[in-house]
Amino acid sequence: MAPPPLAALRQYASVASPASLPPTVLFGHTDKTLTVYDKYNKSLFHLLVLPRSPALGSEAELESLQTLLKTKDRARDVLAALAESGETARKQIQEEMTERYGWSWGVRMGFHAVPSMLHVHLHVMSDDLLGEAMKNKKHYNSFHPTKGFWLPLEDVQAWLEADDEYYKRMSKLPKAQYEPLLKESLSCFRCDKELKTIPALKTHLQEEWDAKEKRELAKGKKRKAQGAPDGEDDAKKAKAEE
DNA sequence: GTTCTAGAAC
DNA sequence: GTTCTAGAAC
Repeated sequence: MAPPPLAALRQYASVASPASLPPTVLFGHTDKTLTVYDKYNKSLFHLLVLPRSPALGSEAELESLQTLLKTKDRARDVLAALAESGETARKQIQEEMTERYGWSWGVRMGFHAVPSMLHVHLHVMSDDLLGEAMKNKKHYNSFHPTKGFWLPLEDVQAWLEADDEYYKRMSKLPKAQYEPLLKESLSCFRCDKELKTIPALKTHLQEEWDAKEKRELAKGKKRKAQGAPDGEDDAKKAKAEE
């Protein structure tokens, strides 16, 4: 087995002309950010938004969320750029959901407290956790929305502004505190049910999602029957029910 | 981050 | 006997 491609994201983030990247890698880019497909998707839709170097900082400054947070002003700027591109990606994902599935569901944005690849990357992913590459407890717990290993973008932004003390603590994000979370027992992020194995969890998540899809599609039909226009407000309504 | 696989768990 | 996890990767 080849060594892990720890620096793959850094290479993408430092490329001078993103358009030269293969379409299997590149989702989109701006002067400041580059959005790529996560090669091993843990949800049905899973993208990564990277701050470009040198536009938003040196490779060292952008190595991780931890190094980024050492400089408050830079962190604020980089997070804002990631948020903006993340929002663009979210909209595109939700359009694709409607095309492909006939309805759209939540898309969340956040970071891992302890990253395993070089270069800070914002995950933009649909909230189903039904991706092909979701294979073990570590994967699942790292993306569980409330366990603590997953850091929502808006939380990180709020902490940064809250007070200097919190910002100092954040720039450490100690492994010792976060890594044990990955070994905790498996529980459904929707209904809290405990599952003993990964296959059982996956079956359960699929059932929850199938049921949700059925409700959403039924709602869509009802709206249509009432003569209401579909599309625009579907995403908002779906989100409010999450 | 993944793949592979020994042996634990059932 | 089969499923599943979890640690090694020279």
